[in-house]
Amino acid sequence: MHTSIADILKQNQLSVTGSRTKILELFQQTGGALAHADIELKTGEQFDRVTIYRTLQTFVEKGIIHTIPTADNSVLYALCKDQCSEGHHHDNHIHFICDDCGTTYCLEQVAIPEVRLPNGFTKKQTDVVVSGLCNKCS
Amino acid sequence: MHTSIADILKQNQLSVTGSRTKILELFQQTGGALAHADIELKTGEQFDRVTIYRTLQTFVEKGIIHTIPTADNSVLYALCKDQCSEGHHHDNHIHFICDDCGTTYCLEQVAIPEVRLPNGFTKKQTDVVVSGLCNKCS
DNA sequence: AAACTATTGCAACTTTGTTGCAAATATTTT
DNA sequence: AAAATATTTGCAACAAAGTTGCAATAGTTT
Repeated sequence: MHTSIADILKQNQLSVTGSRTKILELFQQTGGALAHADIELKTGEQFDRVTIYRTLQTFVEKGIIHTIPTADNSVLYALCKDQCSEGHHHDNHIHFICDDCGTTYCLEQVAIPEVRLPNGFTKKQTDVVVSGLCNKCS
Repeated sequence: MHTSIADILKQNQLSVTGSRTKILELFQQTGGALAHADIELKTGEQFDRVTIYRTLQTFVEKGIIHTIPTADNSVLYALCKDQCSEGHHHDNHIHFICDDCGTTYCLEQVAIPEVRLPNGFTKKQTDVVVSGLCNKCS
């Protein structure tokens, strides 16, 4: 079964527009995570800054991409790969940022470890970000 | 053994100035994490914005405070509590952000879990941020 | 307390992100 | 496939966040 970019957009009740198609395409090609600035550059400043912001926002709301908290607090986005039938995402992977090349990976193979909180604390979401050297830079 | 704020600064080869003393004091009083804006407000705009930025930067470099990656990518700072003799910090705790009151806690009791990376990846640092309800809000 | 060093505040600027609104584009209906 | 409707885009203007150079000030050393 082949799901085109247009299909993904339609499945999420979004109009198929130039910017959305291009940006989604970019995420698929890149594999890794992208910052707003990356997208601006790689689309050749073809779209307005505001459009990119709004597109990313929409994609996050629809669960097509997710944000990654980073140590230096820059905002990164990456495709949500594990979507269940209703289109909800169930991210259960850790993120890895290479100190050398700066690439951010979603390590789908590595599950988020269980964390035991003190009494009175309720867990809703756990984010794990590991930094170091990736398999290309070590 | 009593370590005053001035002592901490001197131990880190920093001049004892009004802003540094006040900001460090604020961290000690607060316990939790602070954003740049919090500090600006709570010091009553007594110091220039730039001074606060530079003070925070200096404190991070010296290992007096550390940054906390957050899900919404706002920059938070908190005291490093575990300092070894040379003043290096060895943070091995997770961070917790309350979805209700917004407070960020350093849960010193909860160790960072071990994460096994795929071949070729080298781990240097692990950041864990859990969100949910804190003991006051649940 | 003089000489020296480090820090601060100001001004100006860059980068990042937001909002309202009219024009343009996509989708739906006929 | 053209008209009607709904959605999205780009522009402009703005707000917030962060940076840099430099002269004035405050802290440290001798």
